[in-house]
Amino acid sequence: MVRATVHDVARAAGVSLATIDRVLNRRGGVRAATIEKVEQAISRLDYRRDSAAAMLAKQHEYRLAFVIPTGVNTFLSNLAAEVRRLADVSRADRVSIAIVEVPPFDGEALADALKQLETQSLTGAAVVATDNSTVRQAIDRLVAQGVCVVTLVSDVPASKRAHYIGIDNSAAGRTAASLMGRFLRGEKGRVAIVAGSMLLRDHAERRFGFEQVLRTEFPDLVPLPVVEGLDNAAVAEEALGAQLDRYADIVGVYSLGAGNRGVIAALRKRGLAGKICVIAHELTAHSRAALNDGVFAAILNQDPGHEARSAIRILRALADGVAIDPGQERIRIDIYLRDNLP
Amino acid sequence: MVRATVHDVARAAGVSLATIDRVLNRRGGVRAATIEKVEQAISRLDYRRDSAAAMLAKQHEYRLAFVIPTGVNTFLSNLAAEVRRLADVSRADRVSIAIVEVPPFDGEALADALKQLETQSLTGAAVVATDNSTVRQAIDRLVAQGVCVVTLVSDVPASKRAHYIGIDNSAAGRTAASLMGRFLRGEKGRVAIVAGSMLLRDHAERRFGFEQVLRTEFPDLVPLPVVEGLDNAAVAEEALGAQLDRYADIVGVYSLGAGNRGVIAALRKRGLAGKICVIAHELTAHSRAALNDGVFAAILNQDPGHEARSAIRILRALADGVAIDPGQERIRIDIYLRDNLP
DNA sequence: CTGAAAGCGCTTACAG
DNA sequence: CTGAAAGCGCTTACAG
Repeated sequence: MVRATVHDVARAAGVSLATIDRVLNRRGGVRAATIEKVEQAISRLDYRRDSAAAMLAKQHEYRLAFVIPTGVNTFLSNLAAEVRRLADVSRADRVSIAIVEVPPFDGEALADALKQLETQSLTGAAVVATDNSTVRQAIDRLVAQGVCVVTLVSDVPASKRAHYIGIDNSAAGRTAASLMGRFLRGEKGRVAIVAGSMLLRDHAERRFGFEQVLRTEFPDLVPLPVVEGLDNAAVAEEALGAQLDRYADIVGVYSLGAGNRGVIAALRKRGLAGKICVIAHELTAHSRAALNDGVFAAILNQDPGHEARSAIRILRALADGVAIDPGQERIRIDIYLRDNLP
Repeated sequence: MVRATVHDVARAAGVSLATIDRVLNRRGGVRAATIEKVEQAISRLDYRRDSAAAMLAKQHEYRLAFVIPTGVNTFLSNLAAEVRRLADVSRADRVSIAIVEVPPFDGEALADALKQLETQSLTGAAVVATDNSTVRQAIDRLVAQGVCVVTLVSDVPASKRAHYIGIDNSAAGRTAASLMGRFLRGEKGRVAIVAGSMLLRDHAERRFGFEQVLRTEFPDLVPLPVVEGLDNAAVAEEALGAQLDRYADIVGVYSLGAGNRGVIAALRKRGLAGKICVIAHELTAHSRAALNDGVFAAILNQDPGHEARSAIRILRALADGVAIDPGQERIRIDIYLRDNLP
């Protein structure tokens, strides 16, 4: 038995191709009785629209932009590299992707970049955003122009973005605390927290989740004030170093974003590498080496390849008005020990 | 600027469409000088083949079969359900999927089922296999008939299967041991190991990795002989129960496959739930509840949705002779704590 | 070794 | 409210 086509359905229903198409795509302007006839024929013939033929005939073009803060941040460089790679293969599917790089921690620059996008008749944009009102307004303006906008890695929930693609950062913070609490079973002491910037929502949420679980479940572990590395290894190293020098009872470090190189250096210089329980975020060349050397106890990761693919799929689905598969798009909080490293 | 088509390339190179197609698909029978001209034109025009048009014109049909042992095993039922769901949506892409259910732990029945497939002119088959010589030969015969075969969840590495889709099970076992060793820091005692069947390669590999790390890194934790549950909760419960009754110093349980219900029951009946560190495999309704209740300390998981999608993508890529994206197809060893549950 | 023409299964103006 | 016809960008026999 061979697949039924629109021609078969048209013949069976006694109508033309155009009418079949109107019913299939719910374009309206068809008598209820005719719709009924067509739907009968569809289910009788077990018809299913061929997606390749539909794609070809529709001549849709998807113009996408990815806005990514870049600098020395290895995770974001990896993400940009994945997007670049996918941009190349996606051309075969009529998807063109521009990567817009912006300076990190700079809401004004980001808002400017988004404003630039307004003139480019984009289908959609994926934005690794800082969360403040300037950025939120810039996102909402883009959406108002008819551009599908999704946030990537860090969310701006108050904006009109259609979707957020990234991990649940509070859950990630809670997971880090749970792991640290168990790994340090029976110990008492302070825990240092190194972030990139508290202006980043993802970092703020991780901290929130982490401290929440530490306070309620592991009261013997006392969090220190957060230290900000600002994507600068020297800054992170110095700030964590000052805490390490001041408090002799630091038993854990939560490196919740982009400060891994500084953390490693600060520990090594003081002979503390491997003696303090360190949980870090994002699997990069540096963090992987630290995990293998026993300097890090665990790494929480989000897969940049998955995030890039997911963003493209979701932006296309939004543009086409079709459903997405939530299971496929959920970005997992990967936990890596030395033993399950890819 | 609008996308170049084969017509543009043909005009630019001064040849016909057929020749462009021969070069694009490396069919041979084209003069070197002509190939050169065409390739020049392609790169000059920055041409990229439209995949929807190619799909439509080629009229490929992908006839796939998934062979899955079913019974009371929740994980495999979930996997079959995912495949069923994808079978429906894949019809739009000319992929038809049959699900063949076989009894569990039965190499003969599996080999018979594979033999049945030989007559069905399949494009490809994904098999959740037991590893023995009968099954291996049945796989090799299918491959010899020109069917693309991949193993799913559990590998048969000595066979001619083109690909294995699933987690690295030794690494999963090592990960379980690492977690347990750290969660039980400072404790001494025995560790029970509950498997489905040691005839399953995935279970054997998990045990291997687990004992390896326990012996070398956590010598205070002594593994007991493996108990086999055979996908039967009562059997698993009784066998583990016997060990719990006999040894008062059991501090951990590694439930490495399909015995979770029995494990939970055995612990609960003895008032040991939450007092022993249990690491289990596969996220199901039962294991999720146990994790939330504190009966399980962690769950290692492989995502059945990912495995099903990956199997379909890989079988299609094998049939078309195109490359796969290894990053997208790698099945991760998910680690779930209560805090990062989806 | 190369080309002209038909066809894949949809969608899209356009006409009525 | 409905239909006839052209076209999307490839691939495929077939002919030479």
